[in-house]
Amino acid sequence: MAKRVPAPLLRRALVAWYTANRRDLPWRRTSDPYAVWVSEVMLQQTRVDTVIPYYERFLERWPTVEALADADDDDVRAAWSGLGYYRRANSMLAAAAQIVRDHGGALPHDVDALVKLPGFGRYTAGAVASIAYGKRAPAVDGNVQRTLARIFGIDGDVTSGPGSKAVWNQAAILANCDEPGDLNQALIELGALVCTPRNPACEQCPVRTDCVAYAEGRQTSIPPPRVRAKKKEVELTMVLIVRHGDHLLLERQPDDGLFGGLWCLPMLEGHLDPAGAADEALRRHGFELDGVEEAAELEAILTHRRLRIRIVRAHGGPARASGAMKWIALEALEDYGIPTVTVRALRAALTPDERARATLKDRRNAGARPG
DNA sequence: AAATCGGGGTA
DNA sequence: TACCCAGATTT
Repeated sequence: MAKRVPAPLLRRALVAWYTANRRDLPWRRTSDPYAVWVSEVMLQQTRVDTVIPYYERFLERWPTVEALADADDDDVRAAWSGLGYYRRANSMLAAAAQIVRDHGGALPHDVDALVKLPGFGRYTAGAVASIAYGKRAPAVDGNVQRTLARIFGIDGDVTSGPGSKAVWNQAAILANCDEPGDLNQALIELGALVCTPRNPACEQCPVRTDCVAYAEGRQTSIPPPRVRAKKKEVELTMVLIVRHGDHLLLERQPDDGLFGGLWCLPMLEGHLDPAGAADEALRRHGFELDGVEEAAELEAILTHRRLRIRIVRAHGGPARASGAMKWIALEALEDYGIPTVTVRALRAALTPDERARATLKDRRNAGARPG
């Protein structure tokens, strides 16, 4: 067994390492609680390198809670476009309004008040409280979970139940110190740079002599890999209609659920042939299609689904777009929140001329084969 | 406790 | 291909 060192020594080693090795990230150049909040939400289940450009654009455009509370929802969703987990953007809008209304425009200092805000869970509340306000609150993300499980030799599942409780308890002990923000970020940074999931760089670790997993050679079995449900295969058909050569019919998704609040091509269940698409569009959306032809196919992989998508191009649609439907100019697409899969569908199915005019923001992945 | 919600990097 | 990423929310 590794010898259990007193918490103060462990803290000192962690913070010293962090001070010497911390990356220079945009949100570490400020102590503005609002900026910390934005970064923490964007970083939920999202890699640092992905977040950086989104974070910088977001803070430049909405530099304060008040600015965000006054923002147009579609503008914020457009700024979030491509980042994924769009509920985060909707929650931030709701939380900003709540902070202005109930807290005078300043984020609350206490974890108990923070967790009441939309989009704040235990982690985000603890991160903001400790980093922005110096509160002695733990903040356990995936990095901390893994790192503490290894240091303390916490066996079994640590994502829930007793394993999770044990991790949070140790995190709370460590964060009960004079520099909880640095301590929490030290654990996070150690997990991101050294105590990585597959091949941890134990020789670089400042606390390896205090680590149960290292002492017992169990770095790769603690924590155990998570078993994930198999992806559900879903077939769907997207309908592309361009009117007057430059206006596209899009449909806003309900706020809850997949792509909540974002604008997508009208979607139909199943891989429909031209006749089937015409029938289903009338049944589901109440408008008629003619001249339906297959335009492209593509595949999109989400966390729990594999989407097999057929894109058909047609004429028709509603005489007047109403409700969730809207005709949007190709040149105005950048003003709307559009999920990556819809952007990919448009890239694949628009004509080269239309594609040149469409203001589609860059995504990393754009692989699709013409149908 | 389990399912759902994006998208992409990495081995 | 499989896993994971500075998680939150609903069922």
